Amino acid sequence: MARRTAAEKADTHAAIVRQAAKLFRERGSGVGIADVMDYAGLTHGGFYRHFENKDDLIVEAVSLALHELSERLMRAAEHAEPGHELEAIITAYLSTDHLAHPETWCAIAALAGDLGRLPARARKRLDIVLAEYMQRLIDYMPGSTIDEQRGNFIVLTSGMAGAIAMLRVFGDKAAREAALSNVRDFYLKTFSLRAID
Amino acid sequence: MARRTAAEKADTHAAIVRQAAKLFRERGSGVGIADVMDYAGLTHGGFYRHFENKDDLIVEAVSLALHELSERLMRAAEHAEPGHELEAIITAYLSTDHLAHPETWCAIAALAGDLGRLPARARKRLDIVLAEYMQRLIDYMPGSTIDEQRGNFIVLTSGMAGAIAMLRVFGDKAAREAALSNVRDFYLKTFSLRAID
DNA sequence: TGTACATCAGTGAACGCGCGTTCACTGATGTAC
DNA sequence: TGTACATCAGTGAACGCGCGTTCACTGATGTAC
Repeated sequence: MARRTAAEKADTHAAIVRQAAKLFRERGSGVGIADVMDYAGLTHGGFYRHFENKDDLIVEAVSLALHELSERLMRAAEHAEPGHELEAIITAYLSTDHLAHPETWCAIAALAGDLGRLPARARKRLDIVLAEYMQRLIDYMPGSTIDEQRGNFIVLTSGMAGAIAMLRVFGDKAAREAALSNVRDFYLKTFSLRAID
Repeated sequence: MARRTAAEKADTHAAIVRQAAKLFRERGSGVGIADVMDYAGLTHGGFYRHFENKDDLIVEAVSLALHELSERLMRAAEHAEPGHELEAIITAYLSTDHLAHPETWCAIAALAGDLGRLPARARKRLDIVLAEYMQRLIDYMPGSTIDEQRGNFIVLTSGMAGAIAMLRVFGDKAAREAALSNVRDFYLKTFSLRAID
């Protein structure tokens, strides 16, 4: 137990961010640093060899979560039949699995409230994270100009995240599922099914 | 300083809930009981004469916040020209003032993430609070059946709350305003402007 | 290629602080007669 | 209507606990020669 190689440090760093991304989405950004480090198989004292402070970790965790989410959504799109890519994205995002498993899905749905209360410095970094997330999905958005696609991305992303966040409040499982199906139909109808098919 | 009349107790209770509704929306439900009591002009020790626990206060605070929000939105609708009620509601909700002042606006936009992580007991009570909120606004929702109106209420409420929550993350004020205007146009076009006018 | 030394990843104790909740106490209010 | 007593709203100290952050220490790694 002493100094590690650069490669080992990078692995440790990645493990901390991975556990943070999971725990923050599951329980909110109030989860303690000691808890995150414990899940990563470390003691809390070493945290500051990797991050300036907790907000720094939150930003990195959200970045990882949105990278993995965009990969998951792009994979869904690529497996869809041509012309049905956005439909596949909406169906994947507005799923029962997403509702029930915040820890592996959208960080915006799970954490938007917390993120909006972060200091300006952290929010500035999140701007970039969100812009990168948009960049990876923008080609799947409807619209004849890039501005139109951007506009649709913002409406779709914020609207679907809000739906997941609000439906998670519902105590009754049947009501939650019925509402999810209703919301999914709306976004499919409004954004995806442009032509008859 | 001793026992208070029933009317005084009710006033105190209301003051605590009012300050909690403000502070939770402003800073998240992590705000401490001592802080809330302090803002209400009391010491923290008396808290448990009014509430079973903190979750109890959160539920009451959200209930008050959504009551006041529905009143504000209904007032906007009533001041609109006939046929433009929903337009007035959407325009009021998706406003710069709402973006900048979480403490006086929508508890769903500010706290949905936190509320979804509350224990089942509290979420069950929030179901009722949300149902009451919906009841007060349902008549303004488009749809030819009550189920259609309910569906539109859920899509509109969760979508607009998600937009406010996500745009609050944006560090750049100009980007935030541009996105807000874009989102507002979408909801107006999709839900409100049914006929040419 | 080998040696000498500076660097630093991770440990575990400690910092000051705030958290939700409990409790003995006070004295005015509410109630039973 | 007046009296005796039980109730309880609010106070302030205390409970155990966890928080983010700092720090002296360790010993293997990285680096300069």
